[in-house]
Amino acid sequence: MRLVIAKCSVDYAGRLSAHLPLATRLLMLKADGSLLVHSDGGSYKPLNWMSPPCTIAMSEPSDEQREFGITELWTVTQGKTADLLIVSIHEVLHDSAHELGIDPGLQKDGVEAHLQKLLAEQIELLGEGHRLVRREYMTAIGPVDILATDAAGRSVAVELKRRGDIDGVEQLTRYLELMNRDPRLAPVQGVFAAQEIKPQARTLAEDRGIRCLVLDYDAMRGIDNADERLF
Amino acid sequence: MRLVIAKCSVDYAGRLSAHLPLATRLLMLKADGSLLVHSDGGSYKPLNWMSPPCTIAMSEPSDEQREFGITELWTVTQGKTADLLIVSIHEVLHDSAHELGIDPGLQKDGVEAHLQKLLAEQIELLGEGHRLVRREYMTAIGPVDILATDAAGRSVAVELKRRGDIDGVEQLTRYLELMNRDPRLAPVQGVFAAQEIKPQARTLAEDRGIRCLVLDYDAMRGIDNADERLF
DNA sequence: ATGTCAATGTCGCGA
DNA sequence: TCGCGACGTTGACAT
Repeated sequence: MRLVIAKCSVDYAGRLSAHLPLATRLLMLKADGSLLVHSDGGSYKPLNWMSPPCTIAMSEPSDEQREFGITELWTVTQGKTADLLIVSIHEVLHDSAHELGIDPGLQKDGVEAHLQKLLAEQIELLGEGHRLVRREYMTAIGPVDILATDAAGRSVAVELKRRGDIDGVEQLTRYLELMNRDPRLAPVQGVFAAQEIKPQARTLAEDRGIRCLVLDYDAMRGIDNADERLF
Repeated sequence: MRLVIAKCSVDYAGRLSAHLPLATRLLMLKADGSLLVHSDGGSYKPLNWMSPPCTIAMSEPSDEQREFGITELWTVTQGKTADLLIVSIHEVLHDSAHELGIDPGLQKDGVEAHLQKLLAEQIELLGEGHRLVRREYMTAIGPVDILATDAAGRSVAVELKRRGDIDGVEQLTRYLELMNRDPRLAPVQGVFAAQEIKPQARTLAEDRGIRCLVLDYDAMRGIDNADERLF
């Protein structure tokens, strides 16, 4: 990845026409050839960009362009759509390149968030006398979905998944290992909760002393709805 | 804007839960307090982010976290939604800060793009014998919407607007001034084309020898549709 | 590869 | 400020 801070103007011609007047911006060149033009505000969306696959050609400006203060021209083209992005650079204030390597990518879950909310509200599904400590209990290696206490006041760490696979058990195992080293929490009981738990995952979990809990999403949602109707 | 290249893991808890395993990434801190986490590929969307308004707290890791290799902790919170983003930094490979100032912002037009496409296809609307040279003809100060030639082979530069205002005439004037200094193009005739041209803009344009052309968008679209039905 | 649908959507408009 | 619709949408999942 190459990072350039430059005074530049930008023109885009494709599905629409767009122009960025002269200003100082960040130009981010990614390894796949894509280019992002970012300002110092707004949301995560760049002011302008070119998505991969695309190719960037850096060229010298014509005498005329040089007269207008342009020192460098970047022409970004996309083969498929014939989109065109032109960056007219007037002054480079910073330029650095960095080796990042491929990214393992984002792990996310949307239903998990709802399940988590529901289970936090219906915490006794874990067993009688259980009480919620907090959701997203943060540890050094990431947030544990739910931290609770059982009837005897012992810590219970819950890992929630839509589909309970071996990965989830491994994840919970790492959390438990870490949390059991914290004298304020130890001993911590693990609960692997999911709508559906694969046999392999169940075997692994139980072998490690982790309790498995199959959640009925619809029933939980139903109770949730009933509550909403009552209050 | 502060740019940090760092080996880090990232956790997000908000509408959903998400986790980024340890890897080298770009952390972009914008002036408004927002944070973007970018990898070296993919589209313009960051791997993870926190939108403004939000506040970033940098803190020292606990002994336990330090044991896991974490050297720095960034905790990003959003007041309104209680979203939480935690960046666990293991190693900083680059760190630089830059003053960008406020950005004048993007100028774009959706209907203009369609008008441009239609006029390029129906170029004789400019007058008999006119031929298209190209759309988005690039100059040092930005792209001219349409460059064409008249029946005598002379250059014609067209500025397109949905609503023809004085701004558009000024813009075209700048293009014409520049293009008329190019011996390959000069002399260049200007045409100010819009669905609707304000009297003030028409007066200014004609005073400068720029021809005004009112476009019937619906009729042009109708011809376009007819073509589509024929072929 | 293609189509459909949700999104931590974001963004811009108008009431 | 809120509601609504478009987006150079992007991204995930199903066919």
